[in-house]
Amino acid sequence: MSWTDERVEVLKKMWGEGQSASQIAKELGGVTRNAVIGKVHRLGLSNRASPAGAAKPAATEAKAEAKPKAPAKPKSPPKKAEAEPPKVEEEAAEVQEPRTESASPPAQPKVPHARRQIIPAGQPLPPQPSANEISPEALAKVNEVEKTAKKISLMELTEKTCKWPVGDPATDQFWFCGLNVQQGKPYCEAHVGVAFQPMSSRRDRRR
DNA sequence: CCCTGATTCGC
DNA sequence: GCGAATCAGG
Repeated sequence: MSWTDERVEVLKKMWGEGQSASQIAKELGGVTRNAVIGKVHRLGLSNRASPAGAAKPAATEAKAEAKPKAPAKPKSPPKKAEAEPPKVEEEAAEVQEPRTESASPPAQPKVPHARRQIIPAGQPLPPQPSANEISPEALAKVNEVEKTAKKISLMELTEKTCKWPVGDPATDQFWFCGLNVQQGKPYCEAHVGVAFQPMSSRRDRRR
């Protein structure tokens, strides 16, 4: 595949939209994300945010090394300490909506229930927005995620699926988030946000 | 481990 | 010009 006019156009468009190189590559097909990035650079539309007098890192300038042998990997200090995930077990009380419906059971419910009101029985269910005060942002995010969650079952959980439990395990209104995990963590980004939040909120956004 | 973009360099 | 390999950060 070569960089035809159209393809370049798509590239520009998507890059402008903030799409990732891999996404663009996938869209275009026949190219890898490296190709996309390479092209992006050649087109001169790489980095966008450049304050005045931007410090040009370039870093390892005069490498003068024909043999890119860079051994000796300084390992990051092994840290091992995280908050513990919410528990799933625990029998809970009945908490669900009344079934005013009498007709057919939802074989493939297309209509998401509007309001979900979870009233913990009083036992440590997941860090629900009860007394705890988590980032309002994080909570909002979670609420949103729960709508779009994949709602998978226990047996569908994998290392890549968010294992955040939703609903009441004692009822059939229970599922796991199932979205893509936030690498490393057992939850998706949104749930990681409410799962681990020892202290200060995150504070960084730069590069 | 996954993913991102950035850079280098042989082709 | 192209893009795989590599690097560096999240």
